[in-house]
Parts: sequence; C-alpha cells; structure tokens
Amino acid sequence: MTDTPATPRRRGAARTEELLRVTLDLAAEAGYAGLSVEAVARRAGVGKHTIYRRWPSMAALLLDALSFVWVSDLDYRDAGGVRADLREQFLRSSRALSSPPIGPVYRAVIAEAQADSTLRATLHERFLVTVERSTLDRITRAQRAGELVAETNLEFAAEVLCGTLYYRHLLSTRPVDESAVDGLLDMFMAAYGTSRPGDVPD
Amino acid sequence: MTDTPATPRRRGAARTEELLRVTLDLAAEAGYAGLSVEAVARRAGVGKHTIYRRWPSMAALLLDALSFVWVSDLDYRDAGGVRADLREQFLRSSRALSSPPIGPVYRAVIAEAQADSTLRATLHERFLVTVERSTLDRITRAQRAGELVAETNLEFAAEVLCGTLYYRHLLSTRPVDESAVDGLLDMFMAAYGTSRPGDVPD
DNA sequence: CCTCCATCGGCACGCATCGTGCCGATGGAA
DNA sequence: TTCCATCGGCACGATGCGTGCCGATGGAGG
Repeated sequence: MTDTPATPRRRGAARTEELLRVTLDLAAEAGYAGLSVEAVARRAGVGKHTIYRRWPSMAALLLDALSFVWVSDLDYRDAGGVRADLREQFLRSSRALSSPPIGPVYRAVIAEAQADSTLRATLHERFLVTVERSTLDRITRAQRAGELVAETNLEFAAEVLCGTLYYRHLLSTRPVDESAVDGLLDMFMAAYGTSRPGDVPD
Repeated sequence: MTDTPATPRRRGAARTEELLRVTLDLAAEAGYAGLSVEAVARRAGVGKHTIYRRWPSMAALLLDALSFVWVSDLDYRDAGGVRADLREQFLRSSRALSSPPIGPVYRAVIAEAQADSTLRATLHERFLVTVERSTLDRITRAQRAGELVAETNLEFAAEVLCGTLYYRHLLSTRPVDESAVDGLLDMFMAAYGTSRPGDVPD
C-alpha cells in the first residue's frame, strides 16, 4: 500500500501518506457525506490519477485510511482480571470507534462493503476478525488461568462479545457506554465465569 | 376491468404496490447493484415522478419494500421450551434474511443508512428493535415460567441475541447456520438458564 | 551540473444517477 | 361527457465515476 521495493518512489510515499491524512480530515469534518475520490483530490490539490494510481477505488482508500489510524487499538495486557481487562479495552475502542476520524470512515466502509462482497470479506478479515482474535487471545489466557470454565467455545464467545458491540456501533442508534459494556460482561461472566453468580469481583 | 394486455396504465394504490414489487424483483435479480430510482422507474415503465411522488428517496422506497415482505416474520409461539422456540425462530428468520428478496434490500438499506442518521434511526426502530422486542417478549415469558433466572437484564439479553445474529448477517462473512444459533443459545442458556449442567444453582 | 522521464496537477470526456421542471396524454370520478 | 389529478416521457443542471491526454516538475543517473 505504501511503496514497491522494485521501483523507487520519489514523491510517492509522502503523497500517499498525505492523501490518507486528507481522507481522514475530510471524514472528520464532513462525515460520510462528502467522502468521494473527487473530494479528496480537490481537498489535497491533487489530480484524480494520483489517487487512482494508488488505490483501485474509494473503498480501498478508505480501508487504508482506517488502517492508518486504527492500528490494532486493542492491546490486551493482563492487568486485572479478565473482566476488568475486557471492560477497559471495550470502552477504549468504543471511544475511538465513535469519535470523528474513525467513526465516519468506518461507516463509509460499511456502506461500500454492502455493494461489494470482496470488500466485505476484506473488511471482515482486516478489522472485525482482528479484533475478535485479540479478544479470543485474552479470554483463552483467562481460561488457562482458571477464570473461565474449561469446556467453553471461546471462539464463539469472542464473536458474541465483539459482535454485540459492533451491532450497537454500526447498526443501532444506542450508544456503546459503560452500562452496555457492563451488561455484556455480566452475561459473559454469568455464562462462562468460574466464580459464582452474584459474586462480582473486579 | 383494467386487464387490457396492451397498456394497463394503473394509478394510485395499484401503482404503489407494483412499484414495491418491481423494487423487490430488481433486488432479487441484480442485487444491491442496480438498485436506483432510475432503474426502478425504467423497469416499471414509469416516470421518476411517479416514484418521487410516493417516496422522498430511494432509501424510503427500500424501507417500504422491506416492510412489504418482512411482515413481522418473528412469531414466537410458546411451542417448546424457550431454547427450542428461540432456535426455531432464529433459524427461520436467518433463512429469510439471507435469501434473494430480503437480503439485498436489507443490505441496500444498511448502506444508505450509513449516510443518513434519520434513516438509521428509522431502520433501527422499524426492524431491529421490532425483532428485539418480540424476542424480549418470549424470554420474559420464559423468565415468568421459571426457565430463566429472575435477576436477569432481559432487554440486554435480547439485544445480545439479536445483535449477534445481525452482526453475522450484515457485517461478517460467516453464515448464520445451525451451529451459530446453537452456540449462541448455549451461551444464553449458560448465562441465564435455571438448569445449568455442571453447575449448582442457588 | 545537466539531462531524462516518471510522476505530477489540470482539464476534459462519456457515462451514470440524482432530484426537478415541463408537457401532452390518459383515465377515473362527477 | 367533462374535468383534472395523475401519468409517461423528456430534458435539464449538478455531481461523481474512471479514463485519456496534456505540459510542467523535480529527483535520479550521468
């Protein structure tokens, strides 16, 4: 996406990064509306070719722009119990996902993906699955630590956790706030936690 | 009788219903691509005014078209236990949601909704919340029947159930099949069921 | 320091869709 | 039979898409 090792990019890489920034700026200001190749080119003072030379479509540009700011924002350190760690990460990524740069770009990608199954697969693989996987890693460690019951289908649990949050973010109008995250974790721990229900640590 | 085979130029309500059908046909054949006011007008042999006189935008048409075939497909009868009932309904609506007429139209609405928060609210209220509510009703009855533990936040549980399925349908590339529904219900019953295998209630 | 040419900005094209305006035809109700 | 709301058809300006062509520019190779 940045440069090719065979052909030396002269002004290429700098332009590429600038275009990503312009795309994010545009998204932060105008939202999903006004996100178009023409608009990015106009705003950057750039010919449309300079964009099409790098990305085959607006959707591809949006995906790269998203990668540019959404650098694996989920970083599960084992700081507290599994519940506290999940809670912190969910709240953190929820804040990022609903704030100007990322939110509108994510929406735009979702919209474009509805028309293009290849793009949808890319979106799923590059963002949704990534988030699920890091969540899965964290709860796998929790299972090994005895915090979760042994016979749990952790992959599906990770999907339910992340899917519910994405559902709220991208399809519903409800906010992803503390009560939502707490409710979700209540259900998760009630289903798979080894501590007794009614006993809510952390 | 307006059965003249030449040009039965219908008016009013007849035209409205015909336009909804044409929209669904178009979606079933061409999918999300090719869903436009122009395309519907062309296909129906109709002036664009005839469409704009009825719906303010393509998105509104799509919402009505969706209502036209998605007539509260969730009908929870209390046939078996809560798990069996949920399972049946989830599988049934999943089949409907992924088949030609409804699937593409739903995708189109999702895409349009990303650009219009009013539309997104309408979509949420008219479809997502409706499904959640009928699910909530069923599990509320289950709670009264003693199948679910008393202190459960049922509203949130209904959202998690429906949200996970919608996440799979509309954002991921995984199919909503029996194993997905079973996995989801496993988690739900493990969290809130009163007869939990391997666990000692109370 | 100079030459070369890949990349650059700018402009224009053909196509498509949007939402609107206008016109003459049509057909259901009075 | 008359009337007029609705209709189909056509055209418009605006916008975005993806591409083609131009002359300018500036970094790398000599």
